[in-house]
Amino acid sequence: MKATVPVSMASLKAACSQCNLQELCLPFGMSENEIDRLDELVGARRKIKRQHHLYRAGDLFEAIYAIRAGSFKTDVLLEDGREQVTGFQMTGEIIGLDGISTEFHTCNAIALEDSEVCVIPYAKLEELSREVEGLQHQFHKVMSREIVRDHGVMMLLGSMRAEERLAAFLLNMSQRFTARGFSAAEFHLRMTREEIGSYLGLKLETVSRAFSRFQEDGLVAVQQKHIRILSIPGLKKLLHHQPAG
Amino acid sequence: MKATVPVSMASLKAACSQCNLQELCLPFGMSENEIDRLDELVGARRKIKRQHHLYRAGDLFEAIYAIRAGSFKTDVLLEDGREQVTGFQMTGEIIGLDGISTEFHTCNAIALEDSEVCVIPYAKLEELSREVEGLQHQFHKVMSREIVRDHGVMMLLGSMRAEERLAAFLLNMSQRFTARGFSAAEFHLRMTREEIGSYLGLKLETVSRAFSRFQEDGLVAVQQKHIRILSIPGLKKLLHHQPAG
DNA sequence: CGACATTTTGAAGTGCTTCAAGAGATGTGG
DNA sequence: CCACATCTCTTGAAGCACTTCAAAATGTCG
Repeated sequence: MKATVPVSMASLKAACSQCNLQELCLPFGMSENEIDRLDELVGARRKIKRQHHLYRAGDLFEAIYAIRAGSFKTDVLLEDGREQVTGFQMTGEIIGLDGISTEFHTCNAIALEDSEVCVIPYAKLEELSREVEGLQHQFHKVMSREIVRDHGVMMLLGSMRAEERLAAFLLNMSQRFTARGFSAAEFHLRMTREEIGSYLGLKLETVSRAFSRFQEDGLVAVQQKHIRILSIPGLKKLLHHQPAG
Repeated sequence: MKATVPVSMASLKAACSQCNLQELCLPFGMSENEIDRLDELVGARRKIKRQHHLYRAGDLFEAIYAIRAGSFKTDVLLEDGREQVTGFQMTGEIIGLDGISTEFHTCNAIALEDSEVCVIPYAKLEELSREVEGLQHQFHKVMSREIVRDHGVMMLLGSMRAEERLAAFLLNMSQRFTARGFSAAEFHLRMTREEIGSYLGLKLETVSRAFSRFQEDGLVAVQQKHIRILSIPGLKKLLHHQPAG
């Protein structure tokens, strides 16, 4: 028998070079050599149980996180208790970028299911991205993509009607599941109607009614959180037609 | 007489080290030495006439811009013609970050008045920020701040009522004018009611009515685009009270 | 000054919310 | 494994905030 180093699951070192999420995550577009250097950067993995916080608004910002397994929501709370969900994050996506601006997190990140993240200490990331051009470039793209995504949400919240918003949401989920090798048509939503509603600027009843309407129209088959899209073109048509035009 | 190099206004070289907007712009928080190095980076200034585009969605991304004078709006257009204004930008603010993600701009930037920007070639920015730690750090903060700002807009669009949105908008403008050394209470809006409405997810008539309501309630004195805030606490109170609570 | 864009205000319409009740799913402890 | 409590989702009916349509007032610019 060979000597083995004791390993605890909780502190298992992450290794980008061995990770099957490379295509979706920070390493995307980097050379093999560059990805090897990422392994110096990424710290331990951390498990987060369903409904638990990865970080909270007000927490000191020290690291960003790559989602290794599971999914999260991020939200902002108003003093009077109103919640705005600002995003849903899936495997390979980077979470925590809001903290860079003030060195404190400005939103909450909550696991929608038992999940696991790779911890990327931010000071180390800045240091390494001064040396590794591909890392720098990729990190900037990740941040910019977040800005572009946010603009899309603003469009949705500011200019679309309820059913358009839900159609856009479903198409977006479908596309992200596809990118992860899952079915584009059939998937399981991890969030409640209320969370979808908060994200879309609607009440949960409105979300539920829109789902029912889509079902009546033969666009999707809905069974609670299980969604089967029957007509992707049908959903897309909803987006491109002005309702009162 | 000394020999002088001919200088055209249009291509006048920008110099961060001499600029009075340092406190608001990219150089904020950088050391004097670091700011001197920024002068290598920042290219020519560019003048943009009122209503003209700084860039358009689909344009190749080559540079980000620091607003030297004037102001801009950014917007996204839907295929059916609907417009969503995603932000209003003032002096010292950085515009164009959306382009990093795909190497093409994803929104339009339009001058609200005759304006001037400093052109910051992006390739050079990445290069220099690998050498100048303060620049790297500051640039990341600028991007993160944009993400945090966008989350605020989502909260506004998704969870607030018309008058709350307008109050939040006015307080935000007031705070930004203050940071620029102008009055917190009295300022001139450069955008139309329709543009404010698009930004806030409201129709222009609703914006106009909310202004009238604020005027009736003695919170602001409105004369077209000229705004005088009579009670900043009064506007703040509108934000923190749940309407149906 | 005259043409045009912008803003204000009123009145009617509508899409989403609120309130309410019941059905269905999920989890826990005995 | 079932019973019970809890959470989630659906659906109906009434209410209301914002939109739409319309017209007049005001401001802006060539």
